[in-house]
Amino acid sequence: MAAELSNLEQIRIEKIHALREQGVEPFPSRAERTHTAQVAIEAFEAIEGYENAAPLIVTLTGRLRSMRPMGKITFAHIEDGTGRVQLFLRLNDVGEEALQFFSRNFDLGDFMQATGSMFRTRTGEATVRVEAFRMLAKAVTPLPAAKDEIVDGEIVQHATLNDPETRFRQRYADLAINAEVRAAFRTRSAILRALRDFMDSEGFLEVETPILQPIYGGAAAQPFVTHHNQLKQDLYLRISFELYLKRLLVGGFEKVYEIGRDFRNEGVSFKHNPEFTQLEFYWAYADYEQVMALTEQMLAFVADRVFGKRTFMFKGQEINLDPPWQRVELRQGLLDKLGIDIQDHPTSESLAGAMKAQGIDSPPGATRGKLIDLLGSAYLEPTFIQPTFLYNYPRDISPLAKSIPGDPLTVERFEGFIGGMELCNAFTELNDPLDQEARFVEMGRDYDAADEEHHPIDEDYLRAMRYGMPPNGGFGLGVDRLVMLLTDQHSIREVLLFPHLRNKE
RNA sequence: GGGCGCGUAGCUCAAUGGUAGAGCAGUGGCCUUUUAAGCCAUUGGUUGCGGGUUCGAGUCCCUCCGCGCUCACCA
Repeated sequence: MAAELSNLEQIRIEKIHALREQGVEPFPSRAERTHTAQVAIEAFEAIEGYENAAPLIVTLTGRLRSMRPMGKITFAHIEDGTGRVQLFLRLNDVGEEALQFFSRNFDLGDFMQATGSMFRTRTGEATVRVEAFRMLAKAVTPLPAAKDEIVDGEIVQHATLNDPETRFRQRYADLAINAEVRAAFRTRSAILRALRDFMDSEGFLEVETPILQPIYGGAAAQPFVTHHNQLKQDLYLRISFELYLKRLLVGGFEKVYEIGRDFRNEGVSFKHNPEFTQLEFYWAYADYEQVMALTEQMLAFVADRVFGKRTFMFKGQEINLDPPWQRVELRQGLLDKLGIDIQDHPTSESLAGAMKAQGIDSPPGATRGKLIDLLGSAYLEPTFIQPTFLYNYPRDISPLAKSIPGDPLTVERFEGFIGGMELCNAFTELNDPLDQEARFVEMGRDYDAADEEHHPIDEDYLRAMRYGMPPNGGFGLGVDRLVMLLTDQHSIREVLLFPHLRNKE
C-alpha cells in the first residue's frame, strides 16, 4: 500500500475483508436502478393522493450521505446525480440480521442500492421503506465531514470541506459533498453549450486547430515548450488560435470558430490559470462594429439560456446584459478621466511627460501603446462594471489589427469589460500581408528594445495572407472569466474543475 | 518574482512561552417516524518539513514546502 492510511481508513478496509468473508462482494460489477432520486419523488407525488393507487416500488442507487440509527430503525439519505431520497430501514421490514448487517458494514460515502416502496414520514418527507439493499462500492476514505440539511429546498451547510487547497487538490471530494460546486460546473457546461449553439445558429463552423505548434503566435505571451522525440523538434503549446483560424479564411471558410484551451507560461492569479478556455471566431466581410453587435447578442443569448433573463448578480451588483452595451472610445475615456488627450502625444516620451504632469509614473522603456494600455487598465477598466466596450486602441500593441483609415496610430479594436474584468478582445483583422510583415518586424524591434524574448515571425502565416485573405472581424473571449461572472465566482480556480496548483514537495 | 497572512485529529476550529483540546466523523452501548436526531462511554496528534533561542516552543527567530490575499507580469 503506497499511501499511509488513517485509522478511519483501516477500519473501513477491515469492513471490506469482513464483507468478503461473509460472501458479500463490496465492489460488485453490476447495479440495478429503476428510478433516479428526482424521478422517484415526482412519481410518488403524482400518485400519493389516490387511495387505490398501488404502492410505488423503486430501486435507487446512490451514495450514502447521512445515517440516523435509532435502535430498531434507521433513517438514512442516499444521493444520486439528481438529488437525495431518505431511506427508512425497519427491523420489521428487513429483519434483525439485515439491519445489523447494514449498521456494521455501511458507512457514509458508500455507494449502495436500495429497493422498497415510497411513503411519506410523519415529518412529511418522501421516503423509501427499504425491503432490500446492497453494497455497490465501499468507500475506504471517509468523505470530509459534511453535515447539512435542506430547509425550504435550500441546502444549509453546517459543516463542510472549506480549505481551498484541499478543495482544489481533491476536487472529487469537494464535488462529492458540496452540491453548489457541482451546480457551478453544471452552469459552466450550460454556458459552453449556449456559446456553441449561438455560434452554430449564426452559421459559424466549429473547427479544431493545432495545439502543438512549431511557432506560437497570435498573442503576446510566453509559451510552454515541449519536444517531439522522434522528430527531434521543439514544439510550443498554443497561446492563441488566431493565426490558424485566419488561415482558414484564406482557405475559403467564411465563418469559423473554435472553443478550446490556450496555454500561457506566465503568472498565476485569481483570473489567470496556465491553461484556460477561449472562444475565438473569425468572420469574413465583417468589421469590428459588426463583431461588437454580435458580441452583445451572444452574451444576451447565453444569459437567456442559463438564467432565463439578462440580469445576474456579481460581487453584490446587478449586471444587465441587455444590448446595447456602453461604448467608450479609449481616447475620449482617457481625456474625460485624466484630461490627457493621447492624440496630442504621438510619442511615448511626450505621453510619459503628460502623465508625469498628472503625477502618474511610467515604466522606463514602455512604448506609447503600452503607456496607453496602462492608463486604460488603471483608470478606466475597473470602472466598467456594467458591460462596456472600450474601443480604438493604439496600433503598436495590436500588431494583428487593422488601422483606422486616416489614423495610422490607432487600430479598429475593442475589448469588452464586465464587472471591471476584461472579458473579450476583438478587432478588424489586418489582411494586408505586406503591412502584416512590417508589423511583425516592428514587434520584434519593440521586444528587443524591452529586452524581452524575441517573438518568432510566422512565415507560413504571411504566405497564407499573400494568397489573399478576405477582410474580416475576429474575436476572442475568455470563457473561464465569463463563467466567473455568470456564477458569481471571484477566482478562476472556482470555475476550473482541476485548477493548476504547485506540486506539494 | 515582491509584500502581507495562514498551515494543529479524517473535517471545521480552540489552546498568555508551562501536561495539545472541542464539535462533527469513528468505535462500543441505549433508543421502532428521525432529519445537523438524542443520550452514555471511548479511540484518534511527528502541531507542514528542518534548524535555532529557552529550564520548557503549537506559540518566539531562521531556512524550505504549500495555500490565500495583493502587487508586478499578462498586444
